[in-house]
Amino acid sequence: MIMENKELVKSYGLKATPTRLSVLAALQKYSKPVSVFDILKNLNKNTDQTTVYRILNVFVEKGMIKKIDLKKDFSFFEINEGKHHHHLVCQSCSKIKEIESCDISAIEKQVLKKSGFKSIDEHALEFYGLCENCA
Amino acid sequence: MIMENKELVKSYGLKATPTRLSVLAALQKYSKPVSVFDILKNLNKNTDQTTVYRILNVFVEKGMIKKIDLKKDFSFFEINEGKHHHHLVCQSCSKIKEIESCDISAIEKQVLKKSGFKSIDEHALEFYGLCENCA
DNA sequence: TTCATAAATGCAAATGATTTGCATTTACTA
DNA sequence: TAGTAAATGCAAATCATTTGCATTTATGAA
Repeated sequence: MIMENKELVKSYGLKATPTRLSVLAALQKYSKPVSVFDILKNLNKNTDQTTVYRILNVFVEKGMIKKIDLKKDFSFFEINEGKHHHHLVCQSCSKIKEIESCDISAIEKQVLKKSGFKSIDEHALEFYGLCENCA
Repeated sequence: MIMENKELVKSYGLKATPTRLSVLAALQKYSKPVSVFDILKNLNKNTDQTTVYRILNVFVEKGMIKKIDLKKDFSFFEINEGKHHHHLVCQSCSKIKEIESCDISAIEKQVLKKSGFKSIDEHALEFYGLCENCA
């Protein structure tokens, strides 16, 4: 695992530093959108959060991870598995559930047609509700 | 128009101050999601932006307007027409187009069923692409 | 119309997430 | 194993948004 991640990071043209490997491991461990704060909990106490921000930004640029907006005043990040998916967020406890079986490509095509836009390259679809534990 | 807005604001239990009426008029004029800066451009120079933030927040609380997240580092606001709709945003010039004919209630129902959540009360769906003018 | 009062405003300062500058350290390749 | 570009830590800057507080104002009752 450690070895594979090291090669993975280098394959993107990035130096495989210990902090980068730890950030990657944390993202893999959660396999859900996590905050910078969540990631910091998994790192050495002496790691500066500036460094984590920089690592996340470079990972996003390289396409290794995705930045997610969830109506909070901070960002979330998750491993880019390649599989497109959406999220369901509990408005009470903030629990995040991944939604895989949700295809809006037909809708997107229809929207593109009616809009007059040249292209639609991306979309964001998030659901907000109450989970099982939050009545 | 001025008179109607005055009554409208008062009907929400709010004082119909000149600044509130101007903010409302600006939101009506654009009839698209606008930023605090867009609104400020339409106000007297002596109006403080703190006041605008406070007005927008109270309008959102009362349900007169909606706050919209569009992957920018600031928020957008638009009049709440009652009609649910989505947005299509140009990634080059930031032009925003309203999408009315887009129903995902069937998808939402399906997501709710599979998720185990108690309820889904809200969703955010935004498309990002390139408009006619931005090749 | 006038008054009392709660609500609204302006200004300054605080907040909180995120970014930047810069000196120092480190991973990597030749 | 050394040289070098890239990465890190720390402090300070940004930028949108909020808060505290003293002052002003809209509104409804007398």
